[in-house]
Amino acid sequence: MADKVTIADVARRAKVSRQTVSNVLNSPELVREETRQRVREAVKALGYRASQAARQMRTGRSRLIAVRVEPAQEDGINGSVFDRFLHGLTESAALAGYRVLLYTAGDHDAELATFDDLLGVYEPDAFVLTSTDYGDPRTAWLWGQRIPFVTFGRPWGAPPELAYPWVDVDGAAGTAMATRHLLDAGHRHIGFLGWPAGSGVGDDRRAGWARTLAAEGIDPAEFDHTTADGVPEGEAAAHALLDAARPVTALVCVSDSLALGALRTGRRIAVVGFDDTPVARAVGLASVSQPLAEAAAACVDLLARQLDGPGDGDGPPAQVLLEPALVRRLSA
Amino acid sequence: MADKVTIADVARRAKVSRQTVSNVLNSPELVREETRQRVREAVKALGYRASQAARQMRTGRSRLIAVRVEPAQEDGINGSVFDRFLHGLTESAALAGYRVLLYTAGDHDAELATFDDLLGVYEPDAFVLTSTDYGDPRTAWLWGQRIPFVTFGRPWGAPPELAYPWVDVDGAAGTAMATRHLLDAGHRHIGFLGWPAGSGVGDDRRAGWARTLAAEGIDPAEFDHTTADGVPEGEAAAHALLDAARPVTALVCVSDSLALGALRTGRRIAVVGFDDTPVARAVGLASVSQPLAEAAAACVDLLARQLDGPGDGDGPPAQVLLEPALVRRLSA
DNA sequence: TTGAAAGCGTTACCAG
DNA sequence: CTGGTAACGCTTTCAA
Repeated sequence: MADKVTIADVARRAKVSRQTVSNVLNSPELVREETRQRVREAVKALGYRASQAARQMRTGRSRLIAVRVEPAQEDGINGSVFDRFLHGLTESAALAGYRVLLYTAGDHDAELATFDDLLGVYEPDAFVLTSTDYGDPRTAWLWGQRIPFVTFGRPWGAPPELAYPWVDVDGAAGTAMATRHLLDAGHRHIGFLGWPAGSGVGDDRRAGWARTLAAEGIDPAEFDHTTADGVPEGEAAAHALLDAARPVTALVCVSDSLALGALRTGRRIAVVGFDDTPVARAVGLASVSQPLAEAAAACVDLLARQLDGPGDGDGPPAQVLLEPALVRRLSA
Repeated sequence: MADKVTIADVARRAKVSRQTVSNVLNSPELVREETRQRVREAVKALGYRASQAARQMRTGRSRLIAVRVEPAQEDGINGSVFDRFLHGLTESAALAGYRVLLYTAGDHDAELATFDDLLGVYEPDAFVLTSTDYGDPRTAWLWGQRIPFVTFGRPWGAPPELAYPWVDVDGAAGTAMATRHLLDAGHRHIGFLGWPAGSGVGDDRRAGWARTLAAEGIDPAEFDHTTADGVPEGEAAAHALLDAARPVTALVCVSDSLALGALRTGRRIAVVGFDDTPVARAVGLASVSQPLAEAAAACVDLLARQLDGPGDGDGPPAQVLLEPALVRRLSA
């Protein structure tokens, strides 16, 4: 079907040359209005669409954005969180005239090899990196190759010369919001269930809680508890904080998993999780929600600015920090 | 960097013509062993990779498989379930020399338009459809256009002339397994929390439970309860079954959401969910788990058979029904 | 077994 | 403003 209608077919029907058709499509201002109309009609009548492959041969642009699908749950952006981000990315990319190409990779080194492979074969125009961590080799590699990319996640501990564009959600603002909410509800001994120091995301989220308590004249140190992620871990950690000399009456958690664990102690405490995962929704857990669709849109925007932008004018700062929201606030 | 090494560069280095290089890559048997070696070395030394765009112009194959990312949770394949499927698909596709291209679409009609668009521009070689439902217009459309595709999900109610390849997980086998397990644990009054009749997936899962009870001489009708998906819905439905004249002591559920609702009644009943979502894992809920990586691999396999396969020899049946597994069996 | 030539559909560069 | 020509990198006849 459709036997591949080419630009020549359109030209023939509109009674102009192929180049004029190309001009109408790419630089309409060069073509007389009347001709333009005629060509546009022919395009519509024939259902013509420029072949991306042919275009790529000429322009060198594939209009493909490569994204890695995580093997499973990871820290940072996990499970359905990634799902939602990916959906937003696909949608925003389409609006900007790009498509999302998926790849996988076991570890960072394998990912570098995949970069190379992808670049040689499909030649994606850019990459979106998620779950960046300290000393992430991927950013340096891409930067070195001058491949456009954005990260969803700040460049935790990256050397300042790598001033690449990134998008992130302000985790500290989220936990600060949660803590403020609990303070307003009358809580004073508000604990934090967090990951061990060293993860950018985890430390950031802890900081928001700590500074909000401190601003209230409460020393957070005593109410801070660190553990690996997971429901049982959260339950154990919550118990520790609940059975301390000065027990907590509320908990801010770095993840919904830990929050769920806290809930499972069965004790009467206020708990706020992070990420608003389906689990949280299912059990009615208050949680800090990341604006993932916006984050995805921002990623595409930053990329489009590099790819379609004029020359390399610096333009506005290429970093975007979004505000999260607190959902299902405690009704009590 | 890497200034795009072309086939001509390889030819020069190996002191052969471009065509010979192409032959070594595509039809090695046509080239003398010695020359082959020389070319292979040059390829490796230069890090040559054939440009997909150029190749596509000649062959008409994009080596792209298009998949739709769901807007959010839907029935059937939802949330992290889709995540895992997508990861498996990406991995299997890469092994078979394909990449996964993403797209979105609001409803079925919008999806047809997207098919057309994608086909005109990026020319994916095939589509993978998930969440097929009764009277799904997408399969008929693709079939009519002779575009290769597979569905993850059986062709519920599709006309028999659409004998397209599909992959699915045997939901009835899963619930049968769950029911059998509960019977073995001594339960007799085993209820089913399901979706309203009319969804292929839901009806299939109900059937497995019903036939297993019936085989035991128990009439399932009395223990069947239908409701929309969701945790509160599951809780209400479970209450109904628990407070009936002959109360159930165990429940098989069509989804983890409903199962979680049942759990939240706080009553002492055995519950089995479906899909082994993170929620289920988090609360230790027994659940029927779909082999998603295998399902994805089967999809790619069926596609590859159409795309790379010889002529159109029918080959073995192009339908794959996989067995699910019951995880976190009740310990008691 | 290897080499030469054609062509896939575009866009960019020139003259008219 | 419009038309011709070239070139992108590859695979596929066809001859040598």
